[in-house]
Amino acid sequence: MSADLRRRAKGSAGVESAGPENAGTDEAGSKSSLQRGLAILRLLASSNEAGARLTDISRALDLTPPTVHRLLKILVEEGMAEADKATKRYRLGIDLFGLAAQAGNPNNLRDICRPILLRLSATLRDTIFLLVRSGFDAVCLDRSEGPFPIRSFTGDIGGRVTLGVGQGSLAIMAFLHAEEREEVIRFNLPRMQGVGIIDEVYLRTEIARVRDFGYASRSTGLLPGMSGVAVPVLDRDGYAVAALSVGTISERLNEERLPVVVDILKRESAAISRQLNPFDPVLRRPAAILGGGPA
Amino acid sequence: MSADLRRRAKGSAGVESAGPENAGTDEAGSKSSLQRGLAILRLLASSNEAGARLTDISRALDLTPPTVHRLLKILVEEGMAEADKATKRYRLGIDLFGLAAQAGNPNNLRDICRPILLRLSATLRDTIFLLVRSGFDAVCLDRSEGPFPIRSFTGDIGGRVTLGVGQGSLAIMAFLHAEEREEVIRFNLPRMQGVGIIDEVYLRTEIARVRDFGYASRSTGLLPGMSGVAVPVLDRDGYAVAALSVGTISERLNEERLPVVVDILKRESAAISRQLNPFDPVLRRPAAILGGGPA
DNA sequence: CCCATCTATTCCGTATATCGGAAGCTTTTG
DNA sequence: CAAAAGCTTCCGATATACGGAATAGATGGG
Repeated sequence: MSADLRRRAKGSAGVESAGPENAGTDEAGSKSSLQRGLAILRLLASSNEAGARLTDISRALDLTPPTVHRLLKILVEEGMAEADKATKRYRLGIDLFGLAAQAGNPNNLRDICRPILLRLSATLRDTIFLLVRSGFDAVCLDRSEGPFPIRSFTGDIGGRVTLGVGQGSLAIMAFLHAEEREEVIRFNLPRMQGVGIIDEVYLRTEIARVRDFGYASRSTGLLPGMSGVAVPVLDRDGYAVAALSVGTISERLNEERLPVVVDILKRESAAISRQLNPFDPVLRRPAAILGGGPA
Repeated sequence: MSADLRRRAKGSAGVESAGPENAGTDEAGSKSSLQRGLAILRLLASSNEAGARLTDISRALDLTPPTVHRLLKILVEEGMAEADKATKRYRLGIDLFGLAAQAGNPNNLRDICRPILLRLSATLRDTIFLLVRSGFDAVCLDRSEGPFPIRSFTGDIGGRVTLGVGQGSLAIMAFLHAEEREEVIRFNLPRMQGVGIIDEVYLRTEIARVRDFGYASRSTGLLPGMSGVAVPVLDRDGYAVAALSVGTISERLNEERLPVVVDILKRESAAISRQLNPFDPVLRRPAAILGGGPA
């Protein structure tokens, strides 16, 4: 259902990657065993919750059963995968979970934003998303469901959207460095076919609008009847590091409520920015006032 | 600070592992490149948020720089690590995040419990933990901070505690299959030195008490002034699949509030159990009532 | 109940992918 | 500006990972 959101873009600009002048090799031949192992993990992640069997993996990744068996053994030993002895099925291991808690969390953004997301979803009674940029995509770092009314079960944590599609990623895009934004537009325009935006002029108009008003809100949602509003979270230099996004049914974002929501979002976004001190990593850590683990 | 909670037990009973009659080999010599790659990921996870440099990793894992370089390159290409070109430091990649969203999530436990955790932390105004068993440890699957008063910053998501230490893991332990519990006790007693429990008799008494009353609450917390209450989350057969745990300052768990908290926890735990249908995986998925991604 | 089929696991020779020394290159430090 | 430390590339030796084949185990059908 939401598996399509999880696909990742090939490149990874702004962070690293082999660079544009790729070595030109591979694209099929000679994978390292590390790559194979990671491929297995990804496959396990995308397979249903019952898990995948050895042969399934073998076939899907075009590896021989002995190879898969050996790799899986290592993954299990390392805690990255779990084998259900009864059903002979493999799932992702809990240790991955521990890894990821630390992952993709520059500036402790997630920790900082968590209480804010909670507050927002409680106040607005809608689902709130925290998105960050990752290459040419936006990634959902966290989300907080509203207390009742509407819940959306897509856009899971870790899910990816093409940067420029959807309000959150649009808000990020609008507040990137100019050159970066150009790069993203160039790369992403072809990827946006079939999701509403095919027109560069339109996209640029939208971006300008978002920059002017400080928020993104377009009624042409990805899904009929659904709408969203999003504001960027800016660093000290005024560039986007993330976006706060509200997803709800269109009726709930009418012209009288919209400005209120935007106002609240902007206030919270500013609060986050204030906690993002790019110069002192130490201060960024929320102080451990009182210890106490899972009691 | 909480890095010690992240260490994992050697074995992984109940799930898999090479079994007790281990091949007897290794334990230092000859690591596969997959293992090395995963070791790097773990190191990145445990290094501070600034990230680790190539040489740091090289030294820490006793690998030559060229090796680390090559592995890191692969990890970056695969999205499991990110290289900050400016500072020459490596961090965990966001893709890991996407993986883990699916990991260690049997029965969608986390999705099911998320709203309940939120409700609990809002109601009780304390921090709520969701713990599951992983081998001889309990792992923190999710947590939800209370709105104000006290927040504990240890016991992070993904953190591990020895099964039997702390109320949450005690609640799980008390409701395991008898043989499994024995195995856990045997394995964990030596590991419990210095965290309060050194006496098998005392531990067994505690477990019996928890079974009788249906909740765990011991004032001898890991940290002075802190206390916790926990109830198990049971499957259809009455065995523990998880625990709900409240961590707070001792004053807030006095004899008049404790029963109230326990009551609420039990109710929510029962609600979770009801959603755990081991026979129909399809029904377990929360239905996507309305779509709508990060808008 | 036994046989046929599919899957998981072990074994082992081969070949390839991995390793690490050495050297070039870049960045930081004094 | 020189020196040191760190990062990256190259390449030959070898350890390691691969996959075919055969075994053991599970599943299902006749």
